[in-house]
Amino acid sequence: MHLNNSQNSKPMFDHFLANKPNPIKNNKLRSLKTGQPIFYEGDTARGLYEVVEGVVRNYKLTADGRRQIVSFGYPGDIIGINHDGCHHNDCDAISDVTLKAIDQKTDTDFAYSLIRYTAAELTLMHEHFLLLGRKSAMEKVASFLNVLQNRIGKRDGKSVCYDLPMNRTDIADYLGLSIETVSRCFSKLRQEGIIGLPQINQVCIYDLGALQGLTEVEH
Amino acid sequence: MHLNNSQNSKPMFDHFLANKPNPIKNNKLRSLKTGQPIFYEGDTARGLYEVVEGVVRNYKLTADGRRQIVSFGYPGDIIGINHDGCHHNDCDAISDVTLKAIDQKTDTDFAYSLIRYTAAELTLMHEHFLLLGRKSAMEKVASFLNVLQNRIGKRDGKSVCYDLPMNRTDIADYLGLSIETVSRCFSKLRQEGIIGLPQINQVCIYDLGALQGLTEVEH
DNA sequence: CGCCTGTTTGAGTTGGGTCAAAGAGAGTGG
DNA sequence: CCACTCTCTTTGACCCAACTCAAACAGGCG
Repeated sequence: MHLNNSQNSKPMFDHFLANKPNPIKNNKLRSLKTGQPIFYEGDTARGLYEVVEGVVRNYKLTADGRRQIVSFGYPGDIIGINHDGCHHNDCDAISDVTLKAIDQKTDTDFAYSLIRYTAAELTLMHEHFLLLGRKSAMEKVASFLNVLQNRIGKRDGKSVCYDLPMNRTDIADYLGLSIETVSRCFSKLRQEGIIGLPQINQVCIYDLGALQGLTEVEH
Repeated sequence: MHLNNSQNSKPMFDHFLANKPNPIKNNKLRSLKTGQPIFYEGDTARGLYEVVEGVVRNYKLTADGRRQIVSFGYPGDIIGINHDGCHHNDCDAISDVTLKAIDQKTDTDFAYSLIRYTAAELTLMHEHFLLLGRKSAMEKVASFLNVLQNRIGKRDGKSVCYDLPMNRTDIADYLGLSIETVSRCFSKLRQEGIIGLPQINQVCIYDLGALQGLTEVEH
């Protein structure tokens, strides 16, 4: 799901996404601290960014404050994609983040890799629809831990470990659950010896097979 | 959300999506009857199609048969978009359907309109995430009726009317609800005089303001 | 140490699911 | 034309997974 950035630069174009000048120089890095906003719904889009370091969250809010996180952006992910020059969701940093402005060159190869990237994003979203609409709380949490494991897990002896940059509220708002339910699922998985939580934001999967068995239980 | 198809044709390319030869001649029309499958998850992708007439459903299945419809494809929508040459969801016709094979030409303008199309699709999906993860049954149904009204509603005096090509099961699987809950919400809206159901698959919205007020109720 | 923020656990409630049965069309065929 | 069947929808009764509310716990920090 990483953008295959081709190297040759040509005259700028911006008419295919935002049609506003990009105030950030090409390939310029932008650093943000934990919690800083990156853009808001309704903002004029000022080009695309690649997450180089850290993690961001993209989310939608209702008028009364309910929140749905639509995706977490890890290094390699592109943020700011839009079709009409303005953003349709809020985005902020959930850890210290470095972004790289993406050169929107008139390069056909670039356009194709961007198509492939957004198409891959659509595929992931279809999977997440199934999770939100049709999975139980435990299936949601197990699926979440398994997807992260695939993406950022590091083998550590017999187990697979990784950091959770997001807190329980973020996880709940990503999975369409309450924080209490997320916490209860974590506790249950820990009690059954399937995972361990050596630190509050660190996961070790001891029994990957069992975890994957829980991502889609026969009804 | 319609693809702005540009006219000038150039040598074929297919490396940006499916990398298999397209067996359908360019712009050839393909007709399908209600219920016919268009493609399955795992199938080799054979290019893109535009829905010209009728409605299709794109959906994911779990091993035990739970289903989540990820989108309905109306005329103007593109189906078959993928990033790796194979399909990641099932697709079939829910009415008699005509498809048009899309010429995958090396046209930069085409690539950009495809980017804009998929970006718009992402935006719609973000909205649907909020619906699936954070809305009540009544909010889901009201939002669904309102979105359709925007897209295919026809003004009829004081009310807005349209046909529902999908049955209650399809609606339920799109909104992450049971058919009984969908039916109960329809009945409630009817009893309150907000909508009418002159035929089983025809909706008339009598009080659009009230309906829109229900799409996101204060908690 | 005390405070603050985030997490876990417990208790009670409820929205929406399941199961069951009735109703409503749309075919079909005698 | 009507009886019968089949499928889809509606309605009712009941139940449970996940929510809310509340309180305890844990770690980090000034």
